[in-house]
Amino acid sequence: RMFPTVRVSFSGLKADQRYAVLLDIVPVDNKRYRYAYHKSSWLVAGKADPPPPYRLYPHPDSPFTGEQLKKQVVSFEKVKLTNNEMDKQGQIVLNSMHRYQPRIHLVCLKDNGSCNGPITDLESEPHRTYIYPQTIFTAVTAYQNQLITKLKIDSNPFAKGFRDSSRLTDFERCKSNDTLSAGAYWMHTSTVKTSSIIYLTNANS
Amino acid sequence: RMFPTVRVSFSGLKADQRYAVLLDIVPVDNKRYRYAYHKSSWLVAGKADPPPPYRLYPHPDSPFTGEQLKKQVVSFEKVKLTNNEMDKQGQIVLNSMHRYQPRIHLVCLKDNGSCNGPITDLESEPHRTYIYPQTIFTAVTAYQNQLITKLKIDSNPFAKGFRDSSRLTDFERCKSNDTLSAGAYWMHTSTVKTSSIIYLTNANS
DNA sequence: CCCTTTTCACCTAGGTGGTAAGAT
DNA sequence: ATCTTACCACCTAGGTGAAAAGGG
Repeated sequence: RMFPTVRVSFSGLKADQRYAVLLDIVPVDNKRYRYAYHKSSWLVAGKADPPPPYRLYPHPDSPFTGEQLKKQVVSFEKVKLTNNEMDKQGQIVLNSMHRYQPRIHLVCLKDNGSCNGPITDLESEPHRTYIYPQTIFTAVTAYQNQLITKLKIDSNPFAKGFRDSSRLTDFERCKSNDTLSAGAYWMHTSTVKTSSIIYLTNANS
Repeated sequence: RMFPTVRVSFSGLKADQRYAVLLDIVPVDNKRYRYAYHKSSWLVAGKADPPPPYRLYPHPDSPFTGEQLKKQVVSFEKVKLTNNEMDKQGQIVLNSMHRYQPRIHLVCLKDNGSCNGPITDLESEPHRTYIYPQTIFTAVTAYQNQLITKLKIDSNPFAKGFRDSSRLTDFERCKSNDTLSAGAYWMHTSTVKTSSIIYLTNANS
């Protein structure tokens, strides 16, 4: 699961219009990275590996009315990441050790009628795309940064079992430092979890 | 949750047509029932209580293509029942001690385009309704029949904690008796579980 | 040496009927 | 006497990072 969760709120929409909200993740550059332990920093390690299949993730509660989007925050807490190119569960497939930018798409749906259909090609729909550079992260299969691990243990309810008071102190110290911009993703066999901090942001139409 | 689960398969559909599959539950008669313990049987106990709000439950994977419906069984394992008229979670609301008939609706969707919309009024859509009288049941808040309890304990994975070998013997004995037609539903605070046996059935278009 | 996969204990979240207490 | 509710122990299902094992 992607964590911290991508959360977006909207304003300035038409109340009766129906909208789809989608998330995708695109490469930031054409590079592969490696982690230099002795320097505690990321280094470029050559050209990017061949890109895995592209997946566009519609929010499970989509479509929304403009009315709904005014009131509620759209939270992508259930989106899952994987490094398994053969994934058949609709997870977003990424290359480990590459940098990524999540994007949010707001699509204006045509009819208020009763017909349905998944959105496969964004470019053929009237839409707007919102990008928040502070959500850029590096995909990994094991955390390279103890502060990331601490952040996730202390803020993800499923990791409660690993919390302890010594850790909490360290985390509280780093929490006020704002960004932890060296984000990282852990790719489990077929799961991945995010770890750059993602703020609640506004997308004015 | 409704258990045993309503499961339907379809044949004879147009592969490219898109369909919605929905479930609702309607009263069988205008009566209220009571259970006479000393007779171990149901008696009419007057006119039906005022009906609670009507709810139409779309299958969560709906809409389907005709193609999909040919291949897979449509299973309503997640539908929930309640006796709470104020329910806000979209559960189907029933009166306890009344008899009910589940129904399956197959709606032909108009466009293959990309617009969306929940079906609120069945009668305004081209559809067919399928009814299986063997799925009629009585809604209850506590089981009146030990065979029903045993059936559910032995066949619902969540009740595994109540299984024991003495019960198993009794259940195996009754299992071959086919129908247990005196179905019953247990209404928990905001949950309900079914208990008439529902067979996998075919709805030829 | 660096990265990935597997397995594990420990959690969250929520579906079971039993049981006792409450309501009519 | 009959039905309903609240709470409980016991399950399923699956999300956590740690640690060890595997791979190039």
